[in-house]
Amino acid sequence: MISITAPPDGPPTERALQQAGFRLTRPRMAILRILSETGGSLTPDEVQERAAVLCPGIGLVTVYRTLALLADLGQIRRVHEEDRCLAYAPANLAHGHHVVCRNCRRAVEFPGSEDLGAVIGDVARETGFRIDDHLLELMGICPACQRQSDVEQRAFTDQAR
Amino acid sequence: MISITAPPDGPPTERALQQAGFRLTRPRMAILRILSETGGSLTPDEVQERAAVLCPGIGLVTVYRTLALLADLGQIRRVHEEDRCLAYAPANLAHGHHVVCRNCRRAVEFPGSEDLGAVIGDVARETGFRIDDHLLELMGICPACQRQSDVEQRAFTDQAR
DNA sequence: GTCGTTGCAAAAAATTTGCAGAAAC
DNA sequence: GTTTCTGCAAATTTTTTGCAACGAC
Repeated sequence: MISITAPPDGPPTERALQQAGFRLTRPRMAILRILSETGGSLTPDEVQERAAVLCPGIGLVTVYRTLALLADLGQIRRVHEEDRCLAYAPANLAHGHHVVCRNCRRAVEFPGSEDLGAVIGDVARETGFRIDDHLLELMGICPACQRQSDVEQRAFTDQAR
Repeated sequence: MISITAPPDGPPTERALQQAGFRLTRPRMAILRILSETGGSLTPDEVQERAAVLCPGIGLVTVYRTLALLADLGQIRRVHEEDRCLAYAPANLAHGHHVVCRNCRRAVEFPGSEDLGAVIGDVARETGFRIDDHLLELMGICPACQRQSDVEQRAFTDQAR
């Protein structure tokens, strides 16, 4: 746990690392690049695979360490899925959450809202907990995958005739 | 994934297993008992340790399998914490979530609310996702731990005098 | 008696640690 | 030149699988 810089409003950047006093290395730049460009959430394994294109020979260990660092700096966010545990998605919003497509894993951010604040306030009042953090993720099917499944559905129906 | 029975309204029960056509065995009864009685969230490891009192020699493998089964039946709920990945808490409410104490891991359930529905509706509208599931967990300090830390705080202050 | 379940041993995955060499600054 | 990082090898930890024996129904 480090959290020196404030979380970003904007995509994960190299500046954030430097401002926090960390060195800007080839592996880190590669990982940052991969995460900024992904539209989805990536596991450490997937990050390594993709980052290797930009930084050949990058080690899985470095990926783990860098992901932990970036997450602590608030540049990326840990994403928990029902079973697959722990992938990472870029954090563009300081107080954001992700909707994740259960088909293609595309992740779209949305901002924390007043309604959520209301939920938290209610729970705090009713349970007596002092609530200081929350984890919200929505899961579903993204527009692109919806269209695709419509197409498949139609093909299936046609075939059945 | 199984989901034969409807999720419960009430604590995890042996009936739920039988109604779904599963056998009621000693290990399963032990695990059910442990989870019904815990006020917190437990990892598979912790479940084994505690269940072993009621069912000596119970295997970790059985614990894993039973937890997965009970979660699919909706009797218990998977709890994701920021780093500690995958513990389980009893599910008394069909559509509930948990507030988890970051100090003692006590977990208290609260029902899904309209406000949350509003959040989901907004996101669906704005992103085009078809949202069919969500993960919400609140984290903080429970009343008991708050008091305890107040006491420690006071002791510390007294000492400083 | 049948068939679902269990526990074991072992395999497979996922994650962490120690350390010498490489490379930012 | 210093100090931080990196990659490797190896250790740990977590979870899954195959299978013979067991026990619920």
